[in-house]
Amino acid sequence: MKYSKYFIPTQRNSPQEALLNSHKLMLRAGLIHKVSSGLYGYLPYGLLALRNVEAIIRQQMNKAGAIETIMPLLVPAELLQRSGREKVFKRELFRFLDRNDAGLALSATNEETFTQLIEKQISSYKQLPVNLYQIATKFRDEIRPRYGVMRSKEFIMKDAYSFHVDAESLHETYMAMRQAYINIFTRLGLDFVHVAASSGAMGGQDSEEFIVKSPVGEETLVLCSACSYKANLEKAIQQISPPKATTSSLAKLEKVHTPHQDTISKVAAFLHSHSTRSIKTLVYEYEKTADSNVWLPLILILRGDFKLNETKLEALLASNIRLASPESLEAVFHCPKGYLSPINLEKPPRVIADISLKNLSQACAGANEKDYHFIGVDMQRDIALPLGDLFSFHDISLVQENAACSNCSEKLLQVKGIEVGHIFKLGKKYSRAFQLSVQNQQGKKITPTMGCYGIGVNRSLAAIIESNNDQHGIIFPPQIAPFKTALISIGTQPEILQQSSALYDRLGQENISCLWDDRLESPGVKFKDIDLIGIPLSLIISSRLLATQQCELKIRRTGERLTLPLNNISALLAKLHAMLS
RNA sequence: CGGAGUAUAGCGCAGUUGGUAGCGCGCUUGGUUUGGGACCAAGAGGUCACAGGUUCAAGCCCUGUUACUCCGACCA
Repeated sequence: MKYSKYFIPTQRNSPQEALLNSHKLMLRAGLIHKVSSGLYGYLPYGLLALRNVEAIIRQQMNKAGAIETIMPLLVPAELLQRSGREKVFKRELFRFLDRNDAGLALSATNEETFTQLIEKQISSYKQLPVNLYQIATKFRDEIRPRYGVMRSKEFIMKDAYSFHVDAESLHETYMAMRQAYINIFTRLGLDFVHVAASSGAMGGQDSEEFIVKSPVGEETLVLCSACSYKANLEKAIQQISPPKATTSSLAKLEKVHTPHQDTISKVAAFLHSHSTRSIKTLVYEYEKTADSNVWLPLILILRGDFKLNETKLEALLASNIRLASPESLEAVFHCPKGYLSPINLEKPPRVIADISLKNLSQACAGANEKDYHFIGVDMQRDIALPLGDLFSFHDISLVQENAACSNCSEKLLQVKGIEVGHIFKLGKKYSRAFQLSVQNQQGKKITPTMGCYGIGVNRSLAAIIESNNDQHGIIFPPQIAPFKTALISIGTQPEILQQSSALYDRLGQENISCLWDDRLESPGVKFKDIDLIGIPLSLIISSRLLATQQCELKIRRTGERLTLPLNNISALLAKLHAMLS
């Protein structure tokens, strides 16, 4: 491709709106064009990079036995009603009516469409398992789009859906997809980890996230510094550190006056105690049954130095949760926040205690009276026993900073990352909703079980750029680079153009894609632009080099320059092939 | 949806006490250049986000609206 005939609108200044390096560079190097918040178009150069990412995904998916399809981007509301997800997605879905007032949504994910496909097309176990995928645009009315294409309203996802007669078959495909994902992200050149994750809006059981380590990521990973333990922060577990030793030994509860001490740290300081001997009380509400909109109060207690993990709690209850409204708080307690606890309540609601509180004694807790706290609290005696069936212990806390690994007791590290892939065992949630059934070998009808597997395609591209750049611009790994080489002609003399043209043609014959910078620009402009757009290798032709029948090869990543003879083109081409493979 | 900020040429920005719109880069034309964002000359380009108000006079002051960005909640 001749640069002069191509379209790469580069910019010298970073647009003020971009925060991330990848976002700035994608704009500056002319990969993307912002249409509006969360809406980006791909310009020719960016599209080539995107296509290369897609090709790697496609290759590995096909190799793992998945089969490509294309399904509509519009999803009839009827399908979402059948799965019950019309309500789950709430306002995240872009929805509208067609001319006959039939409800439609723009595809945010496609479980329903694929489940319906199987419902209509498959009736025998002989046709299973099947694993279908597509690479398609997804639409989500994000609460807050940000970071360019990292989180946008419209994005490209590879989504796959597999259908199976039993759990073993699902597991086999799940593991094949897991391996395919490892291959894909390795091939993309990303520094990633895969961790157990919570399944979010998709529903289901096992799931693993693929996360690229990056300080700008929105996900938090918990990794053990010694053993192989790793998990998403939302799912991570830790060894509970013992509470701070105490010398007091009250035999029973005692109410003490604690004027204006309405936070854990104030109370602990006031009582010369410690937050690890405090009981933190939070009041939430949870939905009685999914989407019933009937909310029940719920008291959560944690050790003073722990924080609630809402995701763990939601998974535990299998229900939506929200902070209690002032009215429902009033219905349970008759005192201000800061002095609450589940001790001696008249009509206690359900109480869930974090496992950090197990066996805690000599603790302090609110006395349910303004300016008073209890001391000498014993979890078992004062909370667990009196509450009986209303009470239970569960792990509902976030992993603390510097927490110890539950496997090996070594330090857990928290690392930021970008989620680029997610695989799930969905189970029968959708197949039941769609009353999917196939006949098994005995002629009995059974409900297939499902898996689904997603990759953020353009997010992966952004992650690649985020981790492959320097002060001069993008540094594309060869397998992603829109052009493997650039040919920079310096000078306008006929012999320079002639030599450049000959070399350009040879590269074409060798299938080494090349962007020939034939523009009438000064050398500086060409060097800067080629650096900015990140082409891995540059060949330079100038009168100075031609005088000795040589050209120069420059390596973008290292800045290294090699002078090579032009009279041995096959050696030159062999060298390029070697460096690009 | 809560909180914060921004809005002036394609991009980055300045604009004093309210007095008729500027800079750098980019763009166009002509010429000279060609190893790291060249030089000279001449140009083009603006509803100062939008609406209303105050004023003899508003980019600037006041009110409202919109868009964008950031933080939070949410989320493959």
